Amino acid sequence: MPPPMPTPEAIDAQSGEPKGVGPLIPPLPDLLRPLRQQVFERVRAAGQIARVQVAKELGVSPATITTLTSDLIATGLIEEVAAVRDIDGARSEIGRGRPAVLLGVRAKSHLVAGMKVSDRENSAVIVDFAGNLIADECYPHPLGAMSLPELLDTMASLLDRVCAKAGIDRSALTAVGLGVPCFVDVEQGMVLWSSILNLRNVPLAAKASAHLGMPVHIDNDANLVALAELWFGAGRKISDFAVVTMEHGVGMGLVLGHRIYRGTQRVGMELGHTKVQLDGALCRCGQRGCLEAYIADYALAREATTALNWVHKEGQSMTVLLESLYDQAKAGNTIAKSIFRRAGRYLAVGLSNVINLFDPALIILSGERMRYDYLYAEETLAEMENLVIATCRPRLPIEIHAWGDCYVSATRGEAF
Amino acid sequence: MPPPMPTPEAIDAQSGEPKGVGPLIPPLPDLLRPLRQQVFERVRAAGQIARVQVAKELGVSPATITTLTSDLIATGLIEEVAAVRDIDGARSEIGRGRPAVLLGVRAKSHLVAGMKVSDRENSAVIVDFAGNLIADECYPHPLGAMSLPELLDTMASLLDRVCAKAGIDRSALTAVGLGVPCFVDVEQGMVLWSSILNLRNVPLAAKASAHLGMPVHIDNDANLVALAELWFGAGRKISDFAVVTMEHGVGMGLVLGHRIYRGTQRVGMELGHTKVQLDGALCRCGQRGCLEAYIADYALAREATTALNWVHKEGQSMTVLLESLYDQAKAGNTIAKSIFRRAGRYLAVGLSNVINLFDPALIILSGERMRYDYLYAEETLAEMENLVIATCRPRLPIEIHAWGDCYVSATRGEAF
DNA sequence: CGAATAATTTCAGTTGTCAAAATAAAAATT
DNA sequence: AATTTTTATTTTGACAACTGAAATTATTCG
Repeated sequence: MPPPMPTPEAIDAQSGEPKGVGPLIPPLPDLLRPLRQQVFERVRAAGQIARVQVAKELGVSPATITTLTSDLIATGLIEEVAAVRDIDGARSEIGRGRPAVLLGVRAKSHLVAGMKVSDRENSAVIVDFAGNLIADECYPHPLGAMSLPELLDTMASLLDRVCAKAGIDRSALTAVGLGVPCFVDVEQGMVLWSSILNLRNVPLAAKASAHLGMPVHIDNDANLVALAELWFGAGRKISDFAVVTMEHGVGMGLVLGHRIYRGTQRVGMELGHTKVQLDGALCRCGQRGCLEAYIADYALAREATTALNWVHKEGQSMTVLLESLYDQAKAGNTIAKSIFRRAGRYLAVGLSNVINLFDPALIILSGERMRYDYLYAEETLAEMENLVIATCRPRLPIEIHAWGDCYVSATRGEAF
Repeated sequence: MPPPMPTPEAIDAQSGEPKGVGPLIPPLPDLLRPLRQQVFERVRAAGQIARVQVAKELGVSPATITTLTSDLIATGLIEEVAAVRDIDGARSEIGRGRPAVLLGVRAKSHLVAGMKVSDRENSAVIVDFAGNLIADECYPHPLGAMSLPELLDTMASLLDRVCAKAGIDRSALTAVGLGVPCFVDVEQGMVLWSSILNLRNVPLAAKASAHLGMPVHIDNDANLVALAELWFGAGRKISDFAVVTMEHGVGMGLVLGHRIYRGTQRVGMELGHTKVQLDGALCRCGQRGCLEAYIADYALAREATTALNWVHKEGQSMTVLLESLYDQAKAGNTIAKSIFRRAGRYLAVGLSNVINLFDPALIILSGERMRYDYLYAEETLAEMENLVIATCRPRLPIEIHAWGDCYVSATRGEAF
């Protein structure tokens, strides 16, 4: 049953009348997830789990679980799995009474593809319903900004390549998730602006759905990394954490209360454009003092040209310049080192602000540029530590993931 | 029924086994608010509302509403109110059929007090269950940091004074909410550190409950302003907004998804200690470059002593110094103006970071120091505007509330 | 004074959930 | 091997929350 229409103007008594108090919570927050779905999510989260266990964790009676699971089994979403304990040899924790029969999601019931198109490389994965990786594929991104048809073709061929690798037909897929850099309106499926597209406000989800012949979800890549962590990684047990990606720019995905927070504009957080210096360095966004203007690759590059006395050569890519700078720093070049050092210090400021404002339980650093380990040298982290106001809190854990992009934008449990 | 114990280690299959995917959402998020409570909240939110309307907004059948409301009426929480339309003369929107009978909360069923003890003044209000102000009281705060017994006595006398003003006995109150500056752990009712208390880690809620003989909720004052806005003010229709308070320090209350966000440490956000300048001015927290070190009164004061060539006189309060500085600025003193100007610019940086990181729908500026209007001069706001990354978004509304502290920490609908 | 209209209530039926009992499948004990 | 104990799952009957449809009530309109 669809949630009923809200009545936004519930309160407009005649002037002077009391108008009530309390937050105006929208009618039905999606939170009345039916128990059926909660059971499924529990099974998926656990991988393998007995009915009793589900009952205990959900706080409902086993009788209910019996009903619901038999329903889910009938639908084909989950199945009883033979306990693999004997194979494992350990035979751990075998109790006395009737052994529990484990439930698991029926992995083969759905296959989804996750793809990412950045300005450096294209990558894709295929995973089954249980989150097992079936195949992945990754190759350099051919050109910079593309037209929409070019992007669609890129996606199609990327999809075909990964399907070929998995040995399946494209039609075997239930849905596709796509990550793109920069501004995305997820609800609308619109790309507001992206470095890989040469035009703005593209309804990419719809276009891609039509072109690929299956539902396509799009999202910002930082959010997708956050989502991946939420689903598969360090964030599963944590309700509030931040993912910072450093690639061509600096992005952030935020998980608050076990779900992605997107802000009012639904467009994502702009860590890269928080200001770390009044009247500071010029950013490509046109403003001054943005974090990005100190740590993004173009920022490093422009100092590198000075430091290395580099003469700009046509066709010489920025990557080569940065690699060279990195090598120099490794080799002990003081100036090169100071470039990374300064970038690291500003990164520390940016991150400390995130911590002071959000107080997350964890920060995950990710993205291609994380290979410049100067950015997260011990001294940088220590500096950040010092910039965070101390409230007798334990040291905030920071994880570094240089992930090879093998993340997924799995259809978000919307099988219901 | 209490929510069942979670099983944190639900997934620990033998090594190599699939461990499941998906966020590990804690067992029962409190979100299964019983429909009964939702009905009550709806009535409270609307002030006056007909049963049909409630049914429509909640998406349930009118039959259900009949049952639930008659229950709530029996309990004395709500009541049928005579339509006041005729008195109003307007007789607006009278339809054809049987006229709806309006429901409202029974204002007299509970009275609560909200109190605030800051390092400048003590204030208190008494409101009824419907949020109507019954009485308020406000007087200067006698001394700086106090001992716990002193604070408890202060609270007691403050409470008695406001009760006297309302003409009621203390026993008529159902509960008390108390706002204190600085670090508070709300769940535990602990004051971790506060400028008004001369010791740390005080279980103030428990102590005050015992001393006053009724339940006492404590919270950070910035959060309380946020809560007040959420309940009575601009925030009622908005799911995500920030409240920035400027008093002795700089605080922030954050509302995300219609509820106060407190971060992992449950201790609140530290806007005042976000860094706006690498290696910047010294803050009283011992770090450098904190926003507070540029805009808090002690920051203004230390520049003022230089600018006004002020010789520190014993017993001369900082307030007088700041007032003098303000007067000078008003009178056209360039140096005095530049002090406020600089503070305003740094405030702009700090706020722009909040916007870039949170993307709230609204920012509310509040607190005593907001009377220094240089801090929010048009040029400051314009500057902040420029520091926010432009994503074709409409100009973010900023409201200035110099509120005379008449806010409430009403017991949060926990009458159930 | 009906007729029309709309809010509310009544009532019978459906659904989701639970407690308790029954059943099932082992391990431990005799 | 038979019996007892233990634990997991299913069955069963009961109950409470909702709902749809019909009945009831209070108004306005003609």
